[in-house]
Amino acid sequence: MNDKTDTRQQILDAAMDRILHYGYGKTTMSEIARDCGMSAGNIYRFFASKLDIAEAMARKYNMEINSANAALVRGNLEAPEKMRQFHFIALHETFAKLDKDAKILEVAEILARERPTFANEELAQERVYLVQILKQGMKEGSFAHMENPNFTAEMLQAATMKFRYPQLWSRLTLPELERELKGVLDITLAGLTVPVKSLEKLNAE
Amino acid sequence: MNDKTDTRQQILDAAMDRILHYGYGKTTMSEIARDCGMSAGNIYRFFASKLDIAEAMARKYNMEINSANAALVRGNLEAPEKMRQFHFIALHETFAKLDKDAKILEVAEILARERPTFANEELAQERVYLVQILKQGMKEGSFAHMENPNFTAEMLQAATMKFRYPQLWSRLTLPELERELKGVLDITLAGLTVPVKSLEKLNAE
DNA sequence: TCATTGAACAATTCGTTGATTGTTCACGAA
DNA sequence: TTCGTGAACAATCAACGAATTGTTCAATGA
Repeated sequence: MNDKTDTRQQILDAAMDRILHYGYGKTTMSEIARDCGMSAGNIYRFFASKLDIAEAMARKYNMEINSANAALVRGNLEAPEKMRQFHFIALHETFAKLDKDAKILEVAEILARERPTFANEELAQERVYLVQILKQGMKEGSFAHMENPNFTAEMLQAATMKFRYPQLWSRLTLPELERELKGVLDITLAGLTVPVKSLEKLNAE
Repeated sequence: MNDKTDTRQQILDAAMDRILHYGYGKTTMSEIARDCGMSAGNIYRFFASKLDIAEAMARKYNMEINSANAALVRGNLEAPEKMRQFHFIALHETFAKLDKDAKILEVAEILARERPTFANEELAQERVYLVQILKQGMKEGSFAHMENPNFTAEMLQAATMKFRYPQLWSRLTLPELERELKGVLDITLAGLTVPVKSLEKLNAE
């Protein structure tokens, strides 16, 4: 059993080495196999397809961000500040990563196209942290009551879509993105301080 | 002079007919020219390139939306309601259009790729209307004071990016998009009722 | 002078062919 | 059984000449 996960890990490591160096398209299964001293066919006993290797690779990257997020959520900042840092960390992390190696961007692009559900998993994971921050904010009074924090988290993600894989759908520089993200957060965080009821009253008046 | 604009219009009409029927890629300059009873070379006295024809086509489409927006802004709804309708109209308009003819989506994709500044022009135009709505809201008291309504408009656009050319970067259905847009608007419109100062206080407390 | 053409040029696309690569699977070794 | 191989197959990619198409421009006629 441990043997099996070891081999799997070995394949993943070899694949990541190559992909980060030569890119996903220019890395072949037989090359990965050769690096591991096995045949290409044998890889398929550990990964169903080449795409699954890319997915595992992306998962590994996300785990780093997730543990950073977990630490942030655990910390003792106030909820609005946590929310800000959360989004800025995400922006900086992905921007730096994708800016440094164009290879990772290639993987991100392919995954977004071929595995649309994978991105949803990521978002769902991220929402776990967002919900915790929202709940903290409600408890400490910095956010108004909301019936469904998970829904609110989804909406926050929708509003900050533009900053998720920035170089995939905009050609803004990091400072430009930071300025916009700050602006969007200013408005949305302000919105979270307003109780829904009072908003409905406002619209109905 | 009128002669010149007439010919230009004739070319554009012929081009749109063909592009809507066969798509941008499958429409050739000489076909357009033949439809107008002229040579391909002559088109270049009216359009600098084939891309410029696509741009003119997109501009024509946008004019329709713009006049709808102008009418909305002119109307006598309250600002928050105008803001909601503004975004929903944009969503419905582009969704319906791009959903009906895949040909228009092709043009949108090409334009987004080859003419990134064109999209910015569109956004700037849209902001003119957003600013008017924001100012109305400030006057009638439904929005808090803001020093720079144009900046706020930019941020609103950033937060609603996801809903602009929906089928270009998400595969959500219209009901799903509507649900999300409503949620995002609920939060951002609530945010606009909060004065910036009180927000700063909130964060500093 | 001005509008228009059509031949010429350059860039892009297309279609075909051969090679590469992802994936499967019957078989063998430990 | 479990782990692995390597040949076989199908899908994809690369290459490259041919054809198409976007664009320019000297020549023509109004």
